[in-house]
Amino acid sequence: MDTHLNIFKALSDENRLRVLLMLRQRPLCVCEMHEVLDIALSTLSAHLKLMKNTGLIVDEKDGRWVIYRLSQNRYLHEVLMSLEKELQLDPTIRNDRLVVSRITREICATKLKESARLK
Amino acid sequence: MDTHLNIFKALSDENRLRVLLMLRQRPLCVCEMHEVLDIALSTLSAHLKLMKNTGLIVDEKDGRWVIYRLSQNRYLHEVLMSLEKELQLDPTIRNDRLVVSRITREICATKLKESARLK
DNA sequence: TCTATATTTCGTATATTATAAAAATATGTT
DNA sequence: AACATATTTTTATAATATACGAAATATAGA
Repeated sequence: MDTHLNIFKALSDENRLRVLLMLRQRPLCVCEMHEVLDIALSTLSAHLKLMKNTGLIVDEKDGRWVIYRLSQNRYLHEVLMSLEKELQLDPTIRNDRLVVSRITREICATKLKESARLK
Repeated sequence: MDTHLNIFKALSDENRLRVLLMLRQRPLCVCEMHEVLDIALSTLSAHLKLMKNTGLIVDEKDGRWVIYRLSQNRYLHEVLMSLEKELQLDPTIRNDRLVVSRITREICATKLKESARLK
């Protein structure tokens, strides 16, 4: 039962839910997800750590980037699929999809660099 | 999106998840649910209040008893149905089902009375 | 009205989780 | 090696969740 509880716990936070739905589109690096969500990098990292620890997502290094993807969990995929159908008209989710389809790691990295320079 | 977040929040606590699956069997009064779950009545009442406030369950008075049932929410029912299939082998859930099929309000009321007498 | 009983509310203790700023780590580049 | 950059960890603080017992409330029946 714990696995299922963890899936629901992950889905009961808006930012984590958005991350999981984004990852259904394609694997993403941290800076891409940061570009979409309006939270601090450290906060995002904590969310990712939580979901990684409970086995919902996996990560893989690619140079300086860390790429996250959904782990292969039948029930998780089932829930996300029906949830995506449910939320297909939700403005936030729709916009997330659009942004994800447009951004690249390189663009996000550049933006991060610029915002760091402003400090 | 909030409705969906609330459903997942409710399902991310073991006791609430058990309550929701029990209510799929039939409407139950508080003392019946208390007989199944191993938590204090006041704790159970708080869980019920939370789920009532977020519109997942509804209550109705019948004399001294308060009867709770699932509210009519298509997505909630959809999730619970697939979840029940997932957890059909889970020992806790199986036992809950068995207990619910055997108890009655009257029996639970008697037990409550007895345990109160012991204090 | 008095009593018994089913449930809720209140007060409180404890534990978990969330957030972000700052520091640390790891990797790529020059 | 020295520097830049992508991410994580640490640290500190605030917020939320869960639990229980005791007291309060509401209803039924004598």
